[in-house]
Amino acid sequence: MTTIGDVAKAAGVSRSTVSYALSGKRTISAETRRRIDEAIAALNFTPNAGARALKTSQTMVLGLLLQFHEDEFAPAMLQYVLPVTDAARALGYDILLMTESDGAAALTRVAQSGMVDGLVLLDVTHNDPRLDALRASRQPGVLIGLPGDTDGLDVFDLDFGDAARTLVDHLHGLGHREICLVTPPKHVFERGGAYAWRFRDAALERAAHHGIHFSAHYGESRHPGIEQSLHAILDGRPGATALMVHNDASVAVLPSVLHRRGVRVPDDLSVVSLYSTDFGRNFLLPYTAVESSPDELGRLAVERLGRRIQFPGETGPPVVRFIAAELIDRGSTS
Amino acid sequence: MTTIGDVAKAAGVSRSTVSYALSGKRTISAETRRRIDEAIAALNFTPNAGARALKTSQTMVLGLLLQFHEDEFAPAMLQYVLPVTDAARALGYDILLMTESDGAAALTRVAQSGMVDGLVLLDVTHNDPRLDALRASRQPGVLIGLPGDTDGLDVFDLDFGDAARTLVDHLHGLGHREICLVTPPKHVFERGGAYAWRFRDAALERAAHHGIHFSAHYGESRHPGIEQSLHAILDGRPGATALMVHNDASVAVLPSVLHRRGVRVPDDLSVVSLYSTDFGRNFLLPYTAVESSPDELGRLAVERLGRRIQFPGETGPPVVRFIAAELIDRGSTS
DNA sequence: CTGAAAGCGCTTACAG
DNA sequence: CTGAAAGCGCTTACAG
Repeated sequence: MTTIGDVAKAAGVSRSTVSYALSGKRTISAETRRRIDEAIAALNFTPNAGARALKTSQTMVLGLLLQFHEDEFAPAMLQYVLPVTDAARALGYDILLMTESDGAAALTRVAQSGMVDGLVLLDVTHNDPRLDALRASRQPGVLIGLPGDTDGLDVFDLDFGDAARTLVDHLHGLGHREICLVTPPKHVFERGGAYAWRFRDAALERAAHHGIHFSAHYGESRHPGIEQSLHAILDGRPGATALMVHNDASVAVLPSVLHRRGVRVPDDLSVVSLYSTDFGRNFLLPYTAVESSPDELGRLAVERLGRRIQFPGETGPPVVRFIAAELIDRGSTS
Repeated sequence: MTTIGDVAKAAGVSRSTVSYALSGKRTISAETRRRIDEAIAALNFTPNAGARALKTSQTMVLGLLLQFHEDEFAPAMLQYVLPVTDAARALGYDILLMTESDGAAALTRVAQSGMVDGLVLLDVTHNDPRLDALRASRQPGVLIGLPGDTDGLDVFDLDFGDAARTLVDHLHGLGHREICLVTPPKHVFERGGAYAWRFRDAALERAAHHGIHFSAHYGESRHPGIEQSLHAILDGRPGATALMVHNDASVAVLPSVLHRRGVRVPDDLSVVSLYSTDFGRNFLLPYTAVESSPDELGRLAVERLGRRIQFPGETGPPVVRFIAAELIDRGSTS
């Protein structure tokens, strides 16, 4: 392994001068700089990240905590990983990926041992057990997803209430008076997936305000329940003229379910949903929907985290920031 | 931050004794051990990973390199990430995730700076530019996916030739004499996705051997080409009694396409494919298929890498290991 | 503009 | 069974 000492020797200068040349933290004469650059190139030198981290107490690594729930639709998760990774690299950080089922333990292990400068939590639930671990760690963290207690935490999430109201208003404006909502599965509510009830409750309230007949039904997320539940919901509400789907697994199979039933969109039924453009592209979804904005959420969260790390005192109090709902009309309503 | 020195002071012993108590590398008296354990618990001490890495030259981190191709079906990638992460944790390693488009540069950066003990490359192509970087790095690496030149590398992959022959034999045994194959998109071939032609060429050869009318067609991976290409293929071969699909995006939409055409499986058409059980579950795929085994591939690759890291001299020459094809009959053929 | 020295938090020969 | 000391590869006050 070539070290800064090898470079110093080859260039005929001290190790500190090489270090300063690398960091640019003091002026170096042109001649010295040339010799150092040559030596670095000749020896193919890269500073050791561990030694640097030990000295500076900065690892330039962020921890990313995923949670894989048995009952969850996996493809929906990857959409957040890529934007987070990209945004981190743009700030000079690498990503340490943790997928252990005991997320709190993973967080504590990695934070305590000083492997990361900050933490990004995905798929946050209402009563997320990782939050106490995060509050106890000396590294800052950001959440993507709203927990019940946001005390002391930076939180980024879609405004699910706004999303629900936007969709209800859209359908109401088109004259719909009986609407069905397919929600996430029951166990998502039970384990504290707050986005599920934030969306549902806001939709219910808005529909009541408009005097719309509105009914919410649990969807499924696992084969073969997904299709069965959709059929049952549609069978049970023959008078509904519009369907709202807030369930990734359900909306992914909806085209095939509707085809099987001979239902044409939007002639026989208007359909609206909530998903990302990328997700829709992967599953060929043609529905008017609120954009779930994983790219923007990931980027905002990481940029905030970067500021917290680099300017600890100056970043201000924790923020809870909601992305406003943006409706993308794909012509699936009438 | 609490250090090993704080623990030593609290326990009234030297730092080296604490270190040995932690590592178990020498015997410690019961009384001393008790005092050390108490101090560690009281101070909530965890050794600093960076300092340990600097001293031992072991980071206990593996780099995982993904590649996201514009034209690729993203959900297929995540299936490999989880098994790799799980297998790594089981061996005590964490995972540094790299998703940069310039994978060779990312590999070199992370390897040269000593951030990882080893590297896992996913989505390897025939002429993968990351391989030279890997060969030049001092850390060992494993590939999931077969490159053109395996010299010096440990490689794990599905036996795509075996898979193709298994499927052709299966259909031939059922009496099929005209078969269509949907391959990955043309650009996958062009960029060197060897699995694409390994599967196709083996299928062609085996079909010829059986005297089967066999035609291979490029599928698509992006909306709306996926469905269109399937329709075109089926329109062009009305005499085909069986369809082989080696294309994640195509097989994901196949149920809906066949429904639209009023084609019943297996009564009107037999269908076979190649995907993982997990993938099939997410997309509700009912087809008889060869299992693509991402779990096993990920686990085998990481375990091999772990041995290379821990027993550099004793692991033997590089291996190229193919997982045999296993047919899972889901009743989509007759 | 540059160098010698201390120190980040560990591990491990060396010595007793 | 335990301790004092050296050293991993850096960065950064301190000094000139």
